[in-house]
Amino acid sequence: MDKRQVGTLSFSIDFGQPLYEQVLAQMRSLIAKGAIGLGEKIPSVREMAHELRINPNTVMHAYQELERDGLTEKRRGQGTFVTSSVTQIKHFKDRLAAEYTESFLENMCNLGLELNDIHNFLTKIIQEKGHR
Amino acid sequence: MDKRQVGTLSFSIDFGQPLYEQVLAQMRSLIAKGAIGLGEKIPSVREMAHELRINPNTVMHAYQELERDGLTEKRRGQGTFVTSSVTQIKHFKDRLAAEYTESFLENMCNLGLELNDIHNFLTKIIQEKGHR
Amino acid sequence: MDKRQVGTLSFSIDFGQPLYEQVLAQMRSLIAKGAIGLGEKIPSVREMAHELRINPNTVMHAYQELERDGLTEKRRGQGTFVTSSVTQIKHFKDRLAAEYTESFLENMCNLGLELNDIHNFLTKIIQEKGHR
Amino acid sequence: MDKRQVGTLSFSIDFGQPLYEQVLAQMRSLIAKGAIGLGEKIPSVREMAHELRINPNTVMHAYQELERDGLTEKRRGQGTFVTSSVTQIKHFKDRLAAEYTESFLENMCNLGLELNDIHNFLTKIIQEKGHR
DNA sequence: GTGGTCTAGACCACG
DNA sequence: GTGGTCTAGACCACA
Repeated sequence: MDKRQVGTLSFSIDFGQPLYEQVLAQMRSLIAKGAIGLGEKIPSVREMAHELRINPNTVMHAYQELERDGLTEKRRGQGTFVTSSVTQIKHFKDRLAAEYTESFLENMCNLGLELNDIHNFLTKIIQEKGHR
Repeated sequence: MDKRQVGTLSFSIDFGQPLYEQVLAQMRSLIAKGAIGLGEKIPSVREMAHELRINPNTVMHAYQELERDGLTEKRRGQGTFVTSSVTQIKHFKDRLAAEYTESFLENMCNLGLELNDIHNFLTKIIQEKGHR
Repeated sequence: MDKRQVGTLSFSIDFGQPLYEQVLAQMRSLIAKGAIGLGEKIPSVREMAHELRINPNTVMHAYQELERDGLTEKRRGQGTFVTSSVTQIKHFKDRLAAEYTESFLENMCNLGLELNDIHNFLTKIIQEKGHR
Repeated sequence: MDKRQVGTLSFSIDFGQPLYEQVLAQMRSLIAKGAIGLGEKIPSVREMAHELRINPNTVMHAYQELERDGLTEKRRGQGTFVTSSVTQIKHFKDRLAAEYTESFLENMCNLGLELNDIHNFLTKIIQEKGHR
């Protein structure tokens, strides 16, 4: 695990799972949370690669997925920009939230838990976290 | 997606993700839910591989993980058996439930959701599912 | 997608594909449809670039292609003018129409469609459009 | 332009446009036309790369797009296979045919042609081709 | 054997 | 300067 800074953005990278997925996940998160605003430019492929000390192709791979997610757009010769459409971002978040929830419930059910158990369990965990 | 039968046990396999993980997940589930009872023998690597029409190495890989989970024990010359310790299984379930929940919450937070939002969201989904 | 005005001419620009091609395509269209008359002056590179808020090199690139198409002529010290030859424009339209049709048919055939299928398909689409 | 053979399949490659797009387009066509049957294995990345004398990464790029199109599926350790779903392939063909037609009509309209003119023009061309 | 990830470094089109 | 394509060659997980 390793922390690195790109402009005002902070990234952590961890060898042992695909680098491009880590970059992708963290960019998605930054955009979803609004840490990079609507229509804003994101770091160029080369800048990102240089700051994270990884290969430009690896960054590019992540950026192409971001675009497929509908979260970014390329502008020729200018760079890559977050979409200016709020609904695009909302759709993305809804889609991912549904996926995460679906697979969470499936995993828990496979352990033999009932929907009620799962709900109680999560409620308890969230309350504990809330008190921290 | 493809359904296959091994003795009284039913498996589904899907070529889009690691086979050994699928076998592992389904064995874990069968044990956690008691479909294979405490101390019961599980199918041999060869039998499993033959019935599922997959490579024995793949089954072996899954079985090794099961043993590492503390869910099974090998008995020389007799085969592999589910542990007879209830607490062993309980620990396993608790550990996995905690892991799943942890990573679910992390994913949802990365989408910019608050703990409250997540709780409400899950409550809603569970209610919908309950009505089906 | 973005709409911009140059004199009486209206342009739309979209950052997802080469800017110079968009300018070129729209100038071609304006000339082919007679929106800019025979022998008329077209906006200077500088004016165009300024109004469209794009780089003059980009406009220049498009204008060079226009001239290669035989649709415009440069007059020293006066600017660029649409050709006054009707046949010149007609040749251009015929050439382009043939090219478009050729590559359309090729693409459709590559999908495994027969000439008959293609004709029926296009007939249907055109009828639908006609009714709007 | 260069003709190369991969197993029973024939490919032509042409430097001057992206190699991976050429491989992609030709694989799409082979699948759409049924030259590679439902559920059949397509050449491995390495085999294709070797026969076409291009880099495996380039072939991989094309194959990933094929999978995104829903035309193929990977099976771990076994290779890449054409989908066995006829409807998947049909959807793909319909989608692409609509795209091609849409952009063809747009291009022709930009030349100042009416829908009627376009229809007549295409009818004429198709008849000529039919006589060959 | 299969596909997948990563690197280093080259060259191109676009603005 | 931007992103995009391509190569050569390494190493990994999976079956």
